[in-house]
Amino acid sequence: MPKLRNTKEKIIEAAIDLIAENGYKGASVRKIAAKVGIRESAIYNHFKNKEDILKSIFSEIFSTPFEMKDIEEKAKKGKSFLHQYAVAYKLVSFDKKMEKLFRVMMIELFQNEDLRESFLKEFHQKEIQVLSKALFIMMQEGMVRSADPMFMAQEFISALFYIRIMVSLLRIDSKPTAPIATHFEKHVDFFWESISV
Amino acid sequence: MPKLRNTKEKIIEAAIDLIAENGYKGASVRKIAAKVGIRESAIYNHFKNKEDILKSIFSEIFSTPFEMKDIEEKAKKGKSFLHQYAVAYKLVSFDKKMEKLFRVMMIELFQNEDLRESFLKEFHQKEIQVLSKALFIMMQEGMVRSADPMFMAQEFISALFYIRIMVSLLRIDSKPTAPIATHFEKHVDFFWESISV
DNA sequence: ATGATAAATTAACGTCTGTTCATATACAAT
DNA sequence: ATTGTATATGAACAGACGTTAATTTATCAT
Repeated sequence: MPKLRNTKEKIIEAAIDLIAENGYKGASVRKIAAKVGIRESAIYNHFKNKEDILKSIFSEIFSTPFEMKDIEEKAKKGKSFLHQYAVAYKLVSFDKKMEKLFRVMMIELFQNEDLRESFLKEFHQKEIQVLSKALFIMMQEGMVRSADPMFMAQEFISALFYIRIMVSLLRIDSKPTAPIATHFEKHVDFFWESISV
Repeated sequence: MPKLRNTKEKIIEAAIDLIAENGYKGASVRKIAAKVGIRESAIYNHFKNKEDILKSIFSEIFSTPFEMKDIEEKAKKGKSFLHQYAVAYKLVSFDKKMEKLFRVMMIELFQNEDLRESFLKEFHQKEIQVLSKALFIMMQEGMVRSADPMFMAQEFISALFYIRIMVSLLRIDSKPTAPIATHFEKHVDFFWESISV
Protein backbone atom coordinates (compact mmCIF):
# COMPACT_ATOMS: atom_id res chain seq x y z
CA MET A 1 0.00 0.00 0.00
CA PRO A 2 2.50 2.62 -1.06
CA LYS A 3 -0.21 5.23 -1.30
CA LEU A 4 2.03 8.03 -0.03
CA ARG A 5 5.61 8.11 -1.20
CA ASN A 6 6.39 10.62 1.48
CA THR A 7 5.76 8.44 4.51
CA LYS A 8 9.47 8.54 5.24
CA GLU A 9 9.40 12.32 5.27
CA LYS A 10 6.33 12.31 7.48
CA ILE A 11 8.16 10.11 9.94
CA ILE A 12 11.10 12.50 10.04
CA GLU A 13 8.79 15.46 10.48
CA ALA A 14 6.90 13.78 13.31
CA ALA A 15 10.20 12.81 14.94
CA ILE A 16 11.49 16.37 14.72
CA ASP A 17 8.34 17.66 16.39
CA LEU A 18 8.57 15.18 19.24
CA ILE A 19 12.33 15.41 19.77
CA ALA A 20 12.17 19.21 19.75
CA GLU A 21 9.69 18.95 22.62
CA ASN A 22 10.91 16.01 24.67
CA GLY A 23 14.35 15.05 23.37
CA TYR A 24 15.42 11.91 21.57
CA LYS A 25 14.63 9.60 24.48
CA GLY A 26 11.27 11.27 24.98
CA ALA A 27 10.26 10.58 21.39
CA SER A 28 9.30 6.93 21.36
CA VAL A 29 8.84 4.95 18.16
CA ARG A 30 5.20 4.45 19.09
CA LYS A 31 4.59 8.17 19.54
CA ILE A 32 6.26 8.95 16.23
CA ALA A 33 4.19 6.31 14.48
CA ALA A 34 0.99 7.55 16.10
CA LYS A 35 1.73 11.08 14.91
CA VAL A 36 2.19 9.81 11.36
CA GLY A 37 -0.92 7.65 11.60
CA ILE A 38 0.69 4.23 11.28
CA ARG A 39 1.71 1.42 13.63
CA GLU A 40 5.17 1.33 15.15
CA SER A 41 6.25 -1.72 13.17
CA ALA A 42 5.69 0.14 9.91
CA ILE A 43 8.44 2.56 10.87
CA TYR A 44 10.98 -0.20 10.29
CA ASN A 45 10.10 -0.36 6.61
CA HIS A 46 11.68 3.07 6.26
CA PHE A 47 14.39 3.13 8.91
CA LYS A 48 16.47 0.25 10.18
CA ASN A 49 16.13 1.50 13.75
CA LYS A 50 15.33 4.52 15.87
CA GLU A 51 18.84 5.92 15.74
CA ASP A 52 18.59 5.86 11.96
CA ILE A 53 15.80 8.43 12.21
CA LEU A 54 17.99 10.64 14.36
CA LYS A 55 20.83 10.43 11.85
CA SER A 56 18.48 11.60 9.12
CA ILE A 57 17.45 14.57 11.23
CA PHE A 58 21.06 15.44 11.95
CA SER A 59 21.93 15.48 8.27
CA GLU A 60 18.90 17.69 7.68
CA ILE A 61 20.17 20.14 10.27
CA PHE A 62 23.39 20.63 8.37
CA SER A 63 21.93 20.33 4.89
CA THR A 64 21.31 24.07 4.68
CA PRO A 65 24.76 25.46 5.23
CA PHE A 66 25.14 29.15 5.74
CA GLU A 67 26.76 29.60 2.38
CA MET A 68 27.28 32.84 0.57
CA LYS A 69 28.35 33.52 -2.96
CA ASP A 70 30.49 36.39 -4.16
CA ILE A 71 31.81 37.05 -0.70
CA GLU A 72 34.68 39.16 -2.04
CA GLU A 73 32.31 41.44 -3.84
CA LYS A 74 29.74 41.75 -1.06
CA ALA A 75 32.34 42.18 1.65
CA LYS A 76 33.53 45.39 0.07
CA LYS A 77 30.21 46.95 0.94
CA GLY A 78 31.18 46.78 4.58
CA LYS A 79 28.34 47.22 7.01
CA SER A 80 25.65 46.20 4.55
CA PHE A 81 27.30 42.78 4.28
CA LEU A 82 27.05 42.29 8.02
CA HIS A 83 23.50 43.56 7.93
CA GLN A 84 22.63 41.10 5.20
CA TYR A 85 24.23 38.30 7.16
CA ALA A 86 22.39 39.16 10.36
CA VAL A 87 19.03 39.47 8.63
CA ALA A 88 19.52 36.05 7.02
CA TYR A 89 20.36 34.72 10.47
CA LYS A 90 17.25 36.34 11.88
CA LEU A 91 15.03 34.84 9.21
CA VAL A 92 16.36 31.39 9.96
CA SER A 93 15.79 31.98 13.67
CA PHE A 94 12.12 32.64 13.11
CA ASP A 95 11.49 29.99 10.48
CA LYS A 96 9.23 27.35 12.00
CA LYS A 97 11.03 24.35 10.60
CA MET A 98 14.51 25.71 11.28
CA GLU A 99 13.44 26.65 14.78
CA LYS A 100 12.50 23.07 15.57
CA LEU A 101 15.74 21.77 14.11
CA PHE A 102 17.62 24.30 16.20
CA ARG A 103 15.95 23.02 19.35
CA VAL A 104 16.76 19.43 18.44
CA MET A 105 20.35 20.50 17.89
CA MET A 106 20.66 22.35 21.17
CA ILE A 107 19.17 19.44 23.13
CA GLU A 108 21.23 16.71 21.50
CA LEU A 109 24.46 18.67 21.13
CA PHE A 110 25.36 17.89 24.71
CA GLN A 111 24.37 14.24 24.47
CA ASN A 112 25.53 13.08 21.05
CA GLU A 113 29.17 12.98 20.03
CA ASP A 114 28.50 12.63 16.31
CA LEU A 115 26.37 15.75 16.37
CA ARG A 116 29.09 17.67 18.18
CA GLU A 117 31.59 16.61 15.53
CA SER A 118 29.35 17.80 12.71
CA PHE A 119 28.49 20.99 14.49
CA LEU A 120 32.05 22.01 15.29
CA LYS A 121 33.77 20.86 12.12
CA GLU A 122 31.27 21.18 9.33
CA PHE A 123 28.76 23.73 10.48
CA HIS A 124 30.28 26.19 12.86
CA GLN A 125 33.73 26.28 11.31
CA LYS A 126 32.27 27.16 7.91
CA GLU A 127 30.22 30.00 9.33
CA ILE A 128 33.31 31.47 10.95
CA GLN A 129 35.33 31.10 7.78
CA VAL A 130 32.83 32.90 5.62
CA LEU A 131 32.62 35.77 8.07
CA SER A 132 36.34 36.04 8.75
CA LYS A 133 37.01 36.07 5.03
CA ALA A 134 34.67 39.00 4.62
CA LEU A 135 36.12 40.83 7.61
CA PHE A 136 39.63 40.30 6.28
CA ILE A 137 38.65 41.96 3.04
CA MET A 138 37.13 44.86 4.92
CA MET A 139 40.39 45.26 6.78
CA GLN A 140 42.35 45.29 3.55
CA GLU A 141 40.00 47.92 2.20
CA GLY A 142 40.65 49.98 5.27
CA MET A 143 37.02 49.96 6.34
CA VAL A 144 37.59 48.00 9.50
CA ARG A 145 40.22 48.23 12.21
CA SER A 146 42.97 45.68 12.07
CA ALA A 147 42.56 42.56 14.19
CA ASP A 148 42.42 38.78 13.99
CA PRO A 149 39.58 38.16 11.50
CA MET A 150 38.73 34.74 12.97
CA PHE A 151 38.38 36.15 16.44
CA MET A 152 36.39 39.11 15.17
CA ALA A 153 34.08 36.74 13.30
CA GLN A 154 33.41 34.84 16.50
CA GLU A 155 32.73 38.09 18.31
CA PHE A 156 30.17 38.97 15.66
CA ILE A 157 28.49 35.59 15.48
CA SER A 158 28.34 34.97 19.22
CA ALA A 159 25.75 37.69 19.69
CA LEU A 160 23.63 36.31 16.86
CA PHE A 161 23.83 32.84 18.36
CA TYR A 162 22.89 34.20 21.74
CA ILE A 163 19.90 36.09 20.42
CA ARG A 164 18.77 33.00 18.55
CA ILE A 165 18.83 30.95 21.75
CA MET A 166 16.79 33.58 23.59
CA VAL A 167 14.28 33.78 20.76
CA SER A 168 13.98 30.03 20.75
CA LEU A 169 13.42 29.85 24.50
CA LEU A 170 10.80 32.59 24.43
CA ARG A 171 8.89 31.08 21.54
CA ILE A 172 8.59 27.68 23.17
CA ASP A 173 6.33 29.28 25.75
CA SER A 174 4.72 31.59 23.19
CA LYS A 175 6.18 34.61 24.87
CA PRO A 176 6.63 37.87 22.96
CA THR A 177 9.87 38.19 21.05
CA ALA A 178 9.33 41.68 19.75
CA PRO A 179 11.86 43.31 22.11
CA ILE A 180 14.69 40.94 21.39
CA ALA A 181 13.93 40.48 17.71
CA THR A 182 15.29 43.94 16.99
CA HIS A 183 18.60 42.96 18.54
CA PHE A 184 19.75 41.32 15.33
CA GLU A 185 19.86 44.67 13.57
CA LYS A 186 20.93 46.57 16.66
CA HIS A 187 23.87 44.21 16.97
CA VAL A 188 25.02 45.10 13.47
CA ASP A 189 24.87 48.80 14.33
CA PHE A 190 26.72 48.30 17.58
CA PHE A 191 29.31 46.01 16.05
CA TRP A 192 29.97 48.22 13.06
CA GLU A 193 30.48 51.20 15.31
CA SER A 194 32.95 49.05 17.21
CA ILE A 195 35.09 47.93 14.31
CA SER A 196 34.80 50.61 11.63
CA VAL A 197 37.68 53.05 11.41
CA MET B 1 21.31 2.63 59.07
CA PRO B 2 21.92 6.35 58.71
CA LYS B 3 25.65 5.82 58.52
CA LEU B 4 26.13 8.62 56.05
CA ARG B 5 24.12 11.75 56.52
CA ASN B 6 25.04 12.84 53.04
CA THR B 7 23.26 10.13 51.09
CA LYS B 8 20.86 12.76 49.80
CA GLU B 9 23.76 14.79 48.49
CA LYS B 10 25.31 11.71 46.95
CA ILE B 11 22.07 11.03 45.12
CA ILE B 12 22.01 14.56 43.74
CA GLU B 13 25.62 14.30 42.68
CA ALA B 14 25.06 10.99 40.95
CA ALA B 15 21.97 12.38 39.24
CA ILE B 16 23.90 15.42 38.02
CA ASP B 17 26.56 13.17 36.55
CA LEU B 18 24.05 11.02 34.72
CA ILE B 19 21.79 13.82 33.54
CA ALA B 20 24.77 15.80 32.29
CA GLU B 21 25.64 12.81 30.12
CA ASN B 22 22.29 11.42 29.04
CA GLY B 23 19.64 13.94 29.99
CA TYR B 24 16.87 13.61 32.56
CA LYS B 25 15.13 10.76 30.78
CA GLY B 26 18.42 8.96 30.28
CA ALA B 27 19.14 9.02 33.99
CA SER B 28 16.97 6.29 35.45
CA VAL B 29 16.31 5.92 39.16
CA ARG B 30 18.03 2.55 39.04
CA LYS B 31 21.18 4.00 37.46
CA ILE B 32 21.30 6.81 39.99
CA ALA B 33 20.89 4.36 42.85
CA ALA B 34 23.57 2.07 41.42
CA LYS B 35 25.99 4.97 41.20
CA VAL B 36 25.36 5.82 44.86
CA GLY B 37 25.63 2.18 45.86
CA ILE B 38 22.09 1.60 47.08
CA ARG B 39 18.89 0.03 45.71
CA GLU B 40 16.41 2.11 43.76
CA SER B 41 13.74 1.95 46.45
CA ALA B 42 16.08 3.61 48.95
CA ILE B 43 16.01 6.72 46.78
CA TYR B 44 12.42 7.32 47.86
CA ASN B 45 13.47 7.79 51.48
CA HIS B 46 15.14 11.03 50.36
CA PHE B 47 13.02 12.23 47.46
CA LYS B 48 9.31 11.80 46.91
CA ASN B 49 9.85 11.03 43.25
CA LYS B 50 12.29 11.38 40.36
CA GLU B 51 11.16 14.86 39.44
CA ASP B 52 11.92 15.93 43.00
CA ILE B 53 15.58 15.15 42.36
CA LEU B 54 15.52 17.30 39.25
CA LYS B 55 14.01 20.20 41.17
CA SER B 56 16.82 19.99 43.68
CA ILE B 57 19.36 20.13 40.90
CA PHE B 58 17.62 23.11 39.34
CA SER B 59 17.74 25.04 42.58
CA GLU B 60 21.41 24.18 42.88
CA ILE B 61 22.04 25.61 39.43
CA PHE B 62 20.69 28.96 40.49
CA SER B 63 21.97 28.87 44.06
CA THR B 64 25.23 30.53 43.07
CA PRO B 65 24.01 33.74 41.52
CA PHE B 66 26.50 35.92 39.75
CA GLU B 67 26.37 38.54 42.43
CA MET B 68 28.83 41.33 42.94
CA LYS B 69 29.26 43.69 45.80
CA ASP B 70 30.34 47.30 45.59
CA ILE B 71 29.45 47.51 41.94
CA GLU B 72 29.46 51.29 41.98
CA GLU B 73 32.99 51.36 43.29
CA LYS B 74 34.37 48.64 41.04
CA ALA B 75 32.63 49.94 37.94
CA LYS B 76 34.59 53.16 38.12
CA LYS B 77 37.71 51.20 37.34
CA GLY B 78 36.37 50.61 33.86
CA LYS B 79 38.10 47.86 31.94
CA SER B 80 39.40 46.09 34.99
CA PHE B 81 35.82 45.57 36.13
CA LEU B 82 34.98 43.84 32.87
CA HIS B 83 38.17 41.86 33.11
CA GLN B 84 37.32 40.77 36.61
CA TYR B 85 33.84 39.75 35.49
CA ALA B 86 35.12 37.77 32.52
CA VAL B 87 37.74 35.95 34.59
CA ALA B 88 35.11 34.99 37.14
CA TYR B 89 32.97 33.72 34.27
CA LYS B 90 35.93 31.78 32.93
CA LEU B 91 36.64 30.16 36.28
CA VAL B 92 33.05 29.01 36.53
CA SER B 93 33.23 27.65 32.98
CA PHE B 94 36.14 25.42 33.88
CA ASP B 95 34.94 24.37 37.32
CA LYS B 96 34.10 20.66 37.18
CA LYS B 97 30.91 20.86 39.20
CA MET B 98 29.66 24.02 37.52
CA GLU B 99 30.46 22.56 34.16
CA LYS B 100 28.19 19.59 34.79
CA LEU B 101 25.43 21.83 36.05
CA PHE B 102 25.80 23.96 32.94
CA ARG B 103 25.35 20.90 30.73
CA VAL B 104 22.28 19.85 32.67
CA MET B 105 20.93 23.36 32.21
CA MET B 106 21.59 23.49 28.49
CA ILE B 107 19.98 20.09 27.91
CA GLU B 108 16.90 20.69 30.01
CA LEU B 109 16.43 24.36 29.16
CA PHE B 110 14.65 23.40 25.97
CA GLN B 111 12.55 20.71 27.60
CA ASN B 112 11.50 22.12 30.97
CA GLU B 113 9.30 25.19 31.32
CA ASP B 114 10.09 25.75 35.00
CA LEU B 115 13.78 25.82 34.24
CA ARG B 116 13.22 28.34 31.46
CA GLU B 117 11.32 30.57 33.86
CA SER B 118 14.08 30.48 36.45
CA PHE B 119 16.76 30.98 33.85
CA LEU B 120 15.17 33.97 32.17
CA LYS B 121 13.76 35.73 35.21
CA GLU B 122 16.04 34.95 38.11
CA PHE B 123 19.34 34.06 36.60
CA HIS B 124 19.87 35.77 33.31
CA GLN B 125 18.04 38.96 34.15
CA LYS B 126 20.19 39.48 37.22
CA GLU B 127 23.41 39.01 35.29
CA ILE B 128 22.31 41.62 32.78
CA GLN B 129 21.28 44.03 35.52
CA VAL B 130 24.60 43.86 37.31
CA LEU B 131 26.49 44.45 34.11
CA SER B 132 24.27 47.19 32.77
CA LYS B 133 24.48 48.98 36.08
CA ALA B 134 28.26 48.96 35.86
CA LEU B 135 28.23 50.06 32.24
CA PHE B 136 25.85 52.88 33.06
CA ILE B 137 28.26 54.16 35.68
CA MET B 138 31.12 53.97 33.18
CA MET B 139 29.07 56.05 30.80
CA GLN B 140 28.40 58.63 33.47
CA GLU B 141 32.11 58.75 34.21
CA GLY B 142 32.76 59.37 30.56
CA MET B 143 34.83 56.21 30.17
CA VAL B 144 32.47 54.48 27.81
CA ARG B 145 30.58 55.72 24.80
CA SER B 146 26.91 56.45 25.33
CA ALA B 147 24.45 53.70 24.50
CA ASP B 148 21.69 51.56 25.97
CA PRO B 149 23.39 49.90 28.96
CA MET B 150 21.07 46.88 28.91
CA PHE B 151 21.81 46.22 25.28
CA MET B 152 25.52 46.75 25.77
CA ALA B 153 25.46 44.32 28.68
CA GLN B 154 23.91 41.70 26.48
CA GLU B 155 26.50 42.34 23.82
CA PHE B 156 29.21 41.78 26.40
CA ILE B 157 27.72 38.70 27.98
CA SER B 158 26.72 36.97 24.76
CA ALA B 159 30.35 36.34 23.83
CA LEU B 160 31.10 34.92 27.27
CA PHE B 161 28.08 32.66 27.02
CA TYR B 162 29.13 31.54 23.58
CA ILE B 163 32.68 30.76 24.66
CA ARG B 164 31.34 28.82 27.62
CA ILE B 165 29.22 26.66 25.35
CA MET B 166 32.17 25.95 23.08
CA VAL B 167 34.38 25.09 26.05
CA SER B 168 31.70 22.79 27.40
CA LEU B 169 31.29 21.00 24.06
CA LEU B 170 35.02 20.54 23.63
CA ARG B 171 35.57 19.24 27.13
CA ILE B 172 32.89 16.58 26.85
CA ASP B 173 35.08 14.87 24.28
CA SER B 174 38.29 15.78 26.14
CA LYS B 175 39.40 18.00 23.30
CA PRO B 176 41.91 20.79 23.89
CA THR B 177 40.42 24.08 25.00
CA ALA B 178 43.64 26.04 25.13
CA PRO B 179 42.92 28.07 21.97
CA ILE B 180 39.45 29.16 22.99
CA ALA B 181 40.21 29.56 26.69
CA THR B 182 42.11 32.75 25.95
CA HIS B 183 39.02 34.20 24.31
CA PHE B 184 37.60 35.26 27.65
CA GLU B 185 40.35 37.79 28.13
CA LYS B 186 40.61 38.61 24.44
CA HIS B 187 36.94 39.43 24.47
CA VAL B 188 37.47 41.98 27.21
CA ASP B 189 40.25 43.64 25.19
CA PHE B 190 38.15 43.66 22.05
CA PHE B 191 35.06 44.88 23.81
CA TRP B 192 36.82 47.61 25.70
CA GLU B 193 38.40 48.88 22.54
CA SER B 194 34.89 48.93 21.09
CA ILE B 195 33.19 50.93 23.81
CA SER B 196 35.86 53.10 25.42
CA VAL B 197 35.96 56.72 24.35
C1' DA C 1 19.41 -2.11 77.31
C1' DT C 2 15.21 -0.31 75.05
C1' DG C 3 12.36 1.84 72.17
C1' DA C 4 11.84 5.22 68.43
C1' DT C 5 13.27 6.57 64.13
C1' DA C 6 15.73 6.77 59.91
C1' DA C 7 17.38 4.30 56.05
C1' DA C 8 18.22 0.29 53.77
C1' DT C 9 16.55 -4.28 51.40
C1' DT C 10 13.78 -7.58 48.55
C1' DA C 11 9.94 -8.19 45.76
C1' DA C 12 6.51 -6.94 42.98
C1' DC C 13 3.15 -4.01 40.10
C1' DG C 14 1.73 -2.09 35.72
C1' DT C 15 3.38 0.43 31.93
C1' DC C 16 6.37 1.67 28.37
C1' DT C 17 10.41 0.78 25.54
C1' DG C 18 12.83 -0.85 20.85
C1' DT C 19 12.58 -4.47 17.83
C1' DT C 20 11.16 -8.77 15.27
C1' DC C 21 8.09 -11.83 13.02
C1' DA C 22 4.48 -13.72 10.32
C1' DT C 23 0.86 -12.03 7.78
C1' DA C 24 -2.18 -9.09 5.13
C1' DT C 25 -2.93 -5.39 1.85
C1' DA C 26 -2.07 -2.18 -1.89
C1' DC C 27 0.20 -0.69 -5.95
C1' DA C 28 3.26 -1.15 -10.39
C1' DA C 29 4.74 -3.79 -14.07
C1' DT C 30 3.95 -7.65 -16.96
C1' DA D 1 -5.49 -10.96 -14.58
C1' DT D 2 -1.07 -12.24 -12.30
C1' DT D 3 2.98 -11.62 -10.17
C1' DG D 4 6.35 -9.09 -7.53
C1' DT D 5 7.39 -5.58 -4.44
C1' DA D 6 6.64 -2.18 -1.18
C1' DT D 7 4.20 -1.04 2.80
C1' DA D 8 1.05 -1.78 6.28
C1' DT D 9 -0.85 -4.63 10.36
C1' DG D 10 -1.29 -7.32 14.82
C1' DA D 11 0.98 -9.89 18.14
C1' DA D 12 4.62 -10.82 20.82
C1' DC D 13 9.37 -10.60 23.04
C1' DA D 14 12.64 -9.27 26.66
C1' DG D 15 14.07 -5.62 29.13
C1' DA D 16 13.81 -1.11 31.38
C1' DC D 17 10.99 2.25 33.52
C1' DG D 18 8.89 4.78 38.00
C1' DT D 19 6.82 3.64 42.07
C1' DT D 20 4.88 1.13 46.15
C1' DA D 21 4.71 -2.18 49.93
C1' DA D 22 6.29 -5.03 53.57
C1' DT D 23 10.23 -5.99 56.02
C1' DT D 24 14.84 -5.79 57.94
C1' DT D 25 18.77 -3.29 59.56
C1' DA D 26 21.23 0.35 61.63
C1' DT D 27 21.68 4.56 64.46
C1' DC D 28 20.24 7.96 68.11
C1' DA D 29 18.21 9.37 72.42
C1' DT D 30 16.70 7.82 76.69
